Amino acid sequence: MIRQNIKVAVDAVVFGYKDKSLNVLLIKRNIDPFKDSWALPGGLVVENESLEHAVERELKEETNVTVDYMEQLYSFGTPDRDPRNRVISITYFALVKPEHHKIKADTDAKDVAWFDLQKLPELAFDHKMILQKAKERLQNKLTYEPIGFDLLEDKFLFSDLERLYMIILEKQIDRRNFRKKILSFDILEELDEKVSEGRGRPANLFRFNKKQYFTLKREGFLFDIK
Amino acid sequence: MIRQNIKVAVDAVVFGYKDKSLNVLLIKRNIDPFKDSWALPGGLVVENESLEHAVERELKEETNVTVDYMEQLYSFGTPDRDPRNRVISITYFALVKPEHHKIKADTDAKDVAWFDLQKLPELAFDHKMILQKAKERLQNKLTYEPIGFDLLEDKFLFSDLERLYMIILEKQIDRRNFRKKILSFDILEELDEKVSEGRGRPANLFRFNKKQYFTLKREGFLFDIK
DNA sequence: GCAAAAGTGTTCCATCTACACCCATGT
DNA sequence: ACATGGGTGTAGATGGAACACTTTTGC
Repeated sequence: MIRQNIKVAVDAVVFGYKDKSLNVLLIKRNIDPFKDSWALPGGLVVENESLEHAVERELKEETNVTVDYMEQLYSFGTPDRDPRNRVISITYFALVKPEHHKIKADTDAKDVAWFDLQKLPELAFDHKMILQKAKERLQNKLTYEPIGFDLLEDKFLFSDLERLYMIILEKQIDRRNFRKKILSFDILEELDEKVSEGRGRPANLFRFNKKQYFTLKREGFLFDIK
Repeated sequence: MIRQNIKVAVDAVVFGYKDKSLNVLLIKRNIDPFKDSWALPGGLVVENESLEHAVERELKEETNVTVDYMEQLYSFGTPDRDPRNRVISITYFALVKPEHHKIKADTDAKDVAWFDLQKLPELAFDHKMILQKAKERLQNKLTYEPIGFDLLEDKFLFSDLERLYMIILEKQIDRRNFRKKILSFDILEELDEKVSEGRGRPANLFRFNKKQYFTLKREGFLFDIK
């Protein structure tokens, strides 16, 4: 068997909707290379753990976050992407509801923070590329799966759902058409609760009916937003 | 740094349209484990080569095929997927025009063959899972990118394009609607050549106009087949 | 002349798009 | 009373789905 000394790592791109904008979870590195740079949470896979386990473990260790939704994103393997050794990174794409988690730096990280995607710092390694790939995944996925609901709180405002779509898809959306479309899917419950955000007419709260969604899906229904 | 001894491999799922059906390229393993089983072509990544280079090299070595289209598919990393050591495999999805290549077994492979997807043998390792993932990618991709043309010969029959779509999407397609839709994209040239296949009315040959496709794409045109 | 595959149009329905005014609240 | 965000309907255009007969060849 060929001699080979390649390390295997995992990294996670964790998105969250917070303060009316789309955020990504970053850590401040505590060790060289790229000490003090911001980077995606991640680290080396341990001998006998699955890749998913490695991501979840690193996330928990470095940020104290456990994710609501996760899937594999892409693997990055350019020979010189890490200045120390050859490291290939299998990256994951995750969504969380930021209010559900108290982030906290720990092992290997001297700080953790949510960053508005519009105001990102420089990132370590090739993490900018990874984030770019994740953004594309998010854009695509949003249109054919109801993943928006994994980013919002359980009870949310329609205007937040709409804002989320506009931010991610980077385009204007017609309020009436959007609302009509989403409601026609019949996967939302309109609650008898109103919320006033200080100005304007108080808005109704909605809740995503996951069970209903899976029932409809089994019957052939396709979620699809242009 | 953590001690870690995980090997990194690449495997390729190569599809080709041949004899009016969809085929996948397999090799017969020459070494244990799974000696004499059929498997996807692939092998360990060499220290300083890129992942793409590794796939192309292994494919060339084991099958004598060079691909027309390739993209990364998914990474498989379950701890016990290889009975020898821990091996994670980064898999690739490729499309070729089978008539353009003379397949030939070589290093590590005692045989190479195209297999109709409907008549597959048992596969080594977790390759059945990999193939399943590749099939899903093919199905999705077919609907929003003109990858069908990478599977057909340069000059092809409309009926083959249609058959290809029906095979991959596993459903019937209305001939008239399909033709109308595809032609409306304005990315095919109808040639002044007819081909008779023994029975029935001779059919016109078509050619995919790649340049035209990229021009339209740049202008915002979206390829989309339901 | 018959079997086999190629080629071709129209109608109906569902969905998308564009678009503007009133409502409920806080200050 | 005004500023702010929430909530709602309609008409026209577009695209998708359903559907059957004629044409050209080989045998």
